[in-house]
Amino acid sequence: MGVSKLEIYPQYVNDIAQIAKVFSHPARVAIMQYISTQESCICNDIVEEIGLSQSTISQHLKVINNAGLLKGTFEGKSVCYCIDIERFEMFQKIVDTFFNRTKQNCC
Amino acid sequence: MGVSKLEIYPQYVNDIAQIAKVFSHPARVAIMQYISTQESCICNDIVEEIGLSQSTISQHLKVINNAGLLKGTFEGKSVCYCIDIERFEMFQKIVDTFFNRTKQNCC
DNA sequence: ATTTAATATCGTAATATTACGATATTAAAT
DNA sequence: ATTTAATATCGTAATATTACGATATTAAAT
Repeated sequence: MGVSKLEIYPQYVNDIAQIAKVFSHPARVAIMQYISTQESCICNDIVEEIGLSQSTISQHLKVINNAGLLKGTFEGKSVCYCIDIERFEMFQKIVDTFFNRTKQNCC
Repeated sequence: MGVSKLEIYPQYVNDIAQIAKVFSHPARVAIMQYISTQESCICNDIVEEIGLSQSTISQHLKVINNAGLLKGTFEGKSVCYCIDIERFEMFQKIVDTFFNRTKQNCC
């Protein structure tokens, strides 16, 4: 069918899958990485840095943003994107807990 | 186009995306989780546990296996799957390093 | 008010993913 | 040798993702 059956999994399993999905495309990994190296970040810089079209970058930024990982402020004509560190750390903790729990139980 | 342009990213960026992809589907998260709770694991149990068809589970197991996360031994008619803990810990380390590096640099 | 630059959105084509039933394969049990 | 049970693979339909060009939107600069 092509649709994931989300309703058959416990919440925390879906949470982990959703977090992983954000980082499952190299463009999004690269964007996160790049934003983190900037004082503050302007989308146009990202386009040049990554090498995809402006509209594609904008789409990827939307996915990252929808996951709650960005804080954007408008500075003049351009948007300054920043990583929402608290949210990012929350993701790290959830992922790390999953790894540790799985490791621990394992045969 | 629909194809990710893998050649424009550094290796480690593609690595992280590929690791994340394994966990980007809840079925695969649930399978890893479930395998970890068993002494050793038989696919048929997984089918009953997760609630997808046998062929779908088999497909997801293949994805997990292709990532190098499983060690399988044949026990009679059934396959006993085990998590390759060393590989799993390697993934954990790579992911954790990404989180930490990104956090550290950030504005 | 008009222009300009940055970013978002729309429409669309190409490809990937998910799911399942049907069938193939495999090895033990009879 | 045949049956049985477990798992893998094939074929296919439905949907999601990726990418891009064209266009819309927005706010500052003129």
